Amino acid sequence: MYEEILDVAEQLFMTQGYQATSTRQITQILGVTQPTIYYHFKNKEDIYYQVMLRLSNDVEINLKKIANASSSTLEIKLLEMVEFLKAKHPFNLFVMMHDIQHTVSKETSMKLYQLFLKSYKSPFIQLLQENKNHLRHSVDIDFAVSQLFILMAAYLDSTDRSEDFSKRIYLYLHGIYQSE
Amino acid sequence: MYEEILDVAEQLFMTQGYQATSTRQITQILGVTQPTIYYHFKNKEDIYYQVMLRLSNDVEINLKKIANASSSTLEIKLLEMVEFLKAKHPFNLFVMMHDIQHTVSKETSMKLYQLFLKSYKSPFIQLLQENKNHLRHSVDIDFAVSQLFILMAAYLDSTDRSEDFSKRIYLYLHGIYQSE
DNA sequence: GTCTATACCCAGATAGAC
DNA sequence: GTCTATCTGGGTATAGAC
Repeated sequence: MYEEILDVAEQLFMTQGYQATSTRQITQILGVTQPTIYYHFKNKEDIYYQVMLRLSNDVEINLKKIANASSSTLEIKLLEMVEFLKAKHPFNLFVMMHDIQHTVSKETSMKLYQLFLKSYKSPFIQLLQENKNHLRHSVDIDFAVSQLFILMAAYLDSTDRSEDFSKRIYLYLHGIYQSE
Repeated sequence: MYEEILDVAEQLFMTQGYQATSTRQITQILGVTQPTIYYHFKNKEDIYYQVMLRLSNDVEINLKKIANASSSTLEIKLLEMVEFLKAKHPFNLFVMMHDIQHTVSKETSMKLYQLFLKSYKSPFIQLLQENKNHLRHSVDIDFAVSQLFILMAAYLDSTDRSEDFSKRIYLYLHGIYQSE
């Protein structure tokens, strides 16, 4: 049951966010009663943390695999990495971060942020570092990656499923100004 | 009391978002009981809509004033417009939009979106249109403005007050790629 | 206009039977 | 391990006294 709860919880957290997912909803899908949760987990926050722990491992491995693939341009790799995240997190990342910062305890919040840095952000930083020669000299890579995450967070929002992120990446890479 | 409720509600909605603000909290600050709300407003959604109506008027006027000021570069105007919005909406815009799309009725949601287009987005579109000669020819202005709003939404988040948005604007204008 | 009282619903969590 | 029953507390909203 422990694993089943994590499976269902992951699915719900990743589509609805933390706050919008109730323990009753999780157990209802599994056909058990709500207090069952509390035999296996300390509380709702505990479930969330265990879900994120499982997920981030998977995310880190796959992002690095894409980033290290040869025979592909920076632009295409970025696109593939974003599409992978969209499959794993088909909802608004900002809502998730807001949820996290305002509803879970400070300790959990900090541990989740460390997970994020290691599994989500660092593969992108590594990728840009390896393509430094294609970038403007003045570009701060860490800052540039944070900007990419901002754009992604909006893309991952389930509300505009149809949108093609390649246009956003292109604008991100080239800006709007006349280069000259 | 009608106006007092709107004043307090605006303050709370703009800092906490719609869902996180309760009718109890609004009336508590005013020193009246919670049902008082329902003499003046149909429901919570009604308050929100009236707040947005007042706000958007003010926003539209001020954004256009900045955009039409002479003797200033595009970059500086953008920065000033964003700073103005930050003063009015000192919280995460994405959370607001998510709240709106998932908690208010479809009709209110649509009316609020029309308000957003007219008062928030169109001043930026107008500004870019007037500076078309400085932009790459292939840039889709409407798309570019939506990208700017995504970046802004993150900036407006109260969590990173310290961040300087001028660096984000610069990256937005010039991209990360070597122009070469 | 504002109050008290209350209805209803939905959370997360605990006690104790089985 | 899972159940029933229940506690606590939050929310929006309504009825009816004053």
